[in-house]
Amino acid sequence: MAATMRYTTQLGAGLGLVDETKTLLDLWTPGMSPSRLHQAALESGDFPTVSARRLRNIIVESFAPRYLVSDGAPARHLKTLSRVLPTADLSQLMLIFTSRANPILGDFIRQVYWVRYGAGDTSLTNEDARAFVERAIDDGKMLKRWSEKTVSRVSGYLTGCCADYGLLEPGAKRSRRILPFRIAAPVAAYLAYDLHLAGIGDNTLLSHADWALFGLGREDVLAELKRLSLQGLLIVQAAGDVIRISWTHPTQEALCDVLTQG
DNA sequence: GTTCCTGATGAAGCGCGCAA
DNA sequence: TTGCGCGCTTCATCAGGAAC
Repeated sequence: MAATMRYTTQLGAGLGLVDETKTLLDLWTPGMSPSRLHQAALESGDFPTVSARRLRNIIVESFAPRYLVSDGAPARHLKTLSRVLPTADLSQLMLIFTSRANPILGDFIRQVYWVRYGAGDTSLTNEDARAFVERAIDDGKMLKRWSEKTVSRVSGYLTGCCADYGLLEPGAKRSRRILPFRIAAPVAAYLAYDLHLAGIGDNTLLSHADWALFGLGREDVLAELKRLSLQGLLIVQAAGDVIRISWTHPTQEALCDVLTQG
């Protein structure tokens, strides 16, 4: 699905924004629109160094497309989980939603980051990102051909965003070390239930593109789900190629409640 | 009128070379 | 080795045009 969506420069409105997102989740309440959240953020005084216009950009162009989709379900769940999960786990969840909102990021991670990781490379450069962006332009993924400057900037956004989410070394650099990156158990549980509750069948679920954000193929996902079954979060039965999963929680909210107690 | 998309610009930080 | 200065890169911010 995401692979057929157009690539945009929207990532530039805000990269990982991990801390800003946590603050906005504190301020947001279910049903709150982006404009009301903007007003609440302005009145809170939690963003003393950010102009009103910039705050609007962060909320309307970054926070809302990532977390206020599907009637605000991602924001509701993250708000609950942010009370207990460490920032590293939360940022993995943010990575999933940011990649869905910005398919260019998800595809970069799947097609470049994990390929290089698998090849044993130790670093990734903005030039690697640029090559990916230029290929995408040739493949017609953009509405129109981007200028040289935009290509450069978006290439930096891709590696910078990966750094914010813990896949690459942080800091302002053109070449970044590839960091060890492994899906956290609560994130795997959340993603499995998220895909299941979206109506995706058990077999199809194992091959979903979201798992590839964490470098997981079908067999890796199955192994991950078996680990979750040991924690009682679901029950996996595998017979040959046929997988059957018994889901022990009826809703994502119920799962989040369990994860916050865990 | 509002939202989306893209481009331009400036501040801050980093890295490198060079002189002392 | 250290300190300084310069140039480059990154990111945040803002603005304007296009589309709806």
